[in-house]
Amino acid sequence: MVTIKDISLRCGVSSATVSKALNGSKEISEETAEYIRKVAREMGYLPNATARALKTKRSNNLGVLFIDKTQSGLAHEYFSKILNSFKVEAERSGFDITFISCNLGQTRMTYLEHCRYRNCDGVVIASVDFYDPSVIELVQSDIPTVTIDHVFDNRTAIMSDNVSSVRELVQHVYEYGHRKIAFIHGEDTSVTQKRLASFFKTCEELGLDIPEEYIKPAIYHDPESSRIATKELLSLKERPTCILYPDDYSFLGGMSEIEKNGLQIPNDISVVGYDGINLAQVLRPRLTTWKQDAEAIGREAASQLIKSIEMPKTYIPQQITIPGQLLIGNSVKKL
Amino acid sequence: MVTIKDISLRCGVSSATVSKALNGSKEISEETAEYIRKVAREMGYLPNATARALKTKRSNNLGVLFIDKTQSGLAHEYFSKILNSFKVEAERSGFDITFISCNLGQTRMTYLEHCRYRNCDGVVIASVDFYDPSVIELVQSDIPTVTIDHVFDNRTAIMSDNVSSVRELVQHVYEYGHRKIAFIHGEDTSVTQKRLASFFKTCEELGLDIPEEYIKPAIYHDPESSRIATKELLSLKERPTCILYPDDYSFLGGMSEIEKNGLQIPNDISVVGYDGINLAQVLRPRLTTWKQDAEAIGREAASQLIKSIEMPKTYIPQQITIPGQLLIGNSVKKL
DNA sequence: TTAAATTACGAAAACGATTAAGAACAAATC
DNA sequence: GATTTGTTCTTAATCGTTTTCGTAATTTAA
Repeated sequence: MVTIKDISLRCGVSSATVSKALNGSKEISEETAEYIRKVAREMGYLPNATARALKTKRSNNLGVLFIDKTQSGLAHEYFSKILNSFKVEAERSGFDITFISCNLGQTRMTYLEHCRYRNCDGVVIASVDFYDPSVIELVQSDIPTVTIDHVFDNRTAIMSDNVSSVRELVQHVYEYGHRKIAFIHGEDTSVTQKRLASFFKTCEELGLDIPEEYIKPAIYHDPESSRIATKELLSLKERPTCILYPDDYSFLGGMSEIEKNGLQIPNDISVVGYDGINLAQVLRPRLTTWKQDAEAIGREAASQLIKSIEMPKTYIPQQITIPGQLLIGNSVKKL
Repeated sequence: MVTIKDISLRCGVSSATVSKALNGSKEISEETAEYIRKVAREMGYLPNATARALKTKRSNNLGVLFIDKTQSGLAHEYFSKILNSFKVEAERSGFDITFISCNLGQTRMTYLEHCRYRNCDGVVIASVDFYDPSVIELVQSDIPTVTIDHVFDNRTAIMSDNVSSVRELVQHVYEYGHRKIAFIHGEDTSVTQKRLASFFKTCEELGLDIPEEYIKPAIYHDPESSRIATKELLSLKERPTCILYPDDYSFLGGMSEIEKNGLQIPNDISVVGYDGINLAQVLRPRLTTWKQDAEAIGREAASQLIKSIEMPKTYIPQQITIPGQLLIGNSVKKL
């Protein structure tokens, strides 16, 4: 392993000079700097991130706090895409990604402790229980954080537009003549609350009276629970003409149930998804759904987080909503 | 931030003593050790992984090299599960996970350079182009590696059983009376080669003569390409009675095409998947498929990697095949 | 010509841990 | 009583960087 000292010996300068030259300090004459860089290249020098981090207190490492609840947190196309674009953007700025969890070795630690132990410069938090005390402790610490799809007061958050999305979806099916609209929603989170509120508000504005049994709880990204909810909806005396699903993936559970009952989409029943995953655009009929801009969310999260790390004094926390897009397929029938 | 020195001052001992006490060295009397631990706890001491790594040359960090080709590498339930169980097992032994990529900041680096820069103790490699020179360089370096589903000579590899799986699947549909069996396979990788070879071998053993047009290329985890392949198969004069898909997820593309053509599964055509993802077990009819034990693969990969790190002298590289399991659904009709 | 400013570099001290070698003391051995 | 052994702790070096401060040489200003 070739170190700065090796280079300094070879070049006949001090290690301080080498360090400065390689870091582009203008204290060093262009001539010597060029020479040092050349020798460093020839010797195959690689900086030692560990030593650098120890000295500078900057690890150039970002923590990622994702909980894989259903053993599929990352299999979730939405979060997976967010993580990926977050990673790409972070790497563009020279940051690496480390997963944060709460048990390392035999010692259980809080998320905050884990971050400190690893000297994370910042953390992105997504898909977790935002009411977990350990999460709250982390968010309230002095470590820069950005959350996805949840706002902690006055801390940076990047959100998908869960209000507009549901409004537009409901308006869309309304325009197609639907009045009996059912809504299968995910488990109780701030995202779900927003979507539900938007659903009720929009229905009210449109003068729709939605019976209680049209609102069914399910679990995000769990097709089975949506299948069960669908079954219940289909067995109602006054069957809805359109069902909104928690997400595209869950819809597949519903789809299966619908087809099992010998019903056709959209002729016998209309459906609407959420997320705009790849798959949904391959199915025939194409699913009408809401495309969340996961790529932009991840990118923006990284960008904000890095800003807050690099200018801790002047950075102002922001709550940023990333717009999505209505994808009109053929899964909603015009009545 | 409280350091060992702070503790040593408070306890009136040297920092060496504190370090040894906290690391459970038996050089220190149980009495002092207990006292030091108590004070450390009270002061909220956390070891500094960076400093420790610098001194010991052990970062307790494992690199993960996953390429997100289709922007969905991690959305892939199989790989996502592997990564997750890998992570869980690694954390159990006190290792953290860092993603490895090839561009950090403005400087492009090879995977090996990235690993060295971050002082990774070892790397797991999966879902990449195993013929990429940068990957090969990494595997041939002195950094311990373990690959998933690909064997580099005499280096540790964990594999799903791609030979038995295809054999059992083919035998299964054969037993159900199918003779015209089509196979949609993924892009050309060593996994695909194994599966194809196993397919041909099994067919031969069963005395089946599979026409060339029954073998269709597609792309793993890309429903659209499987949809196209399905379309071609369905338009053949001599239509197959059963189609094997590259993976469950891709099958959904095929399913969509089949239904669009007014055909029913399994009455009009039988289908078989691969992977055993959650979703496939929710669909009706339930998909007959092969369940890969992703959880075991990830766990074993971590376990082997850590072993090779902790006993570099005595560790013997191993190629381990993890058995899977035939999941019989209702997607294959008895002829 | 002299003083002040600038440039280009070096010496040395960190950062927070680990660890080899040594010292002080008590106990055991001869 | 002298020597050895063992226990428990300390000293000091080290890991590979960065960075503050100092200094010599050169340039500029007065």
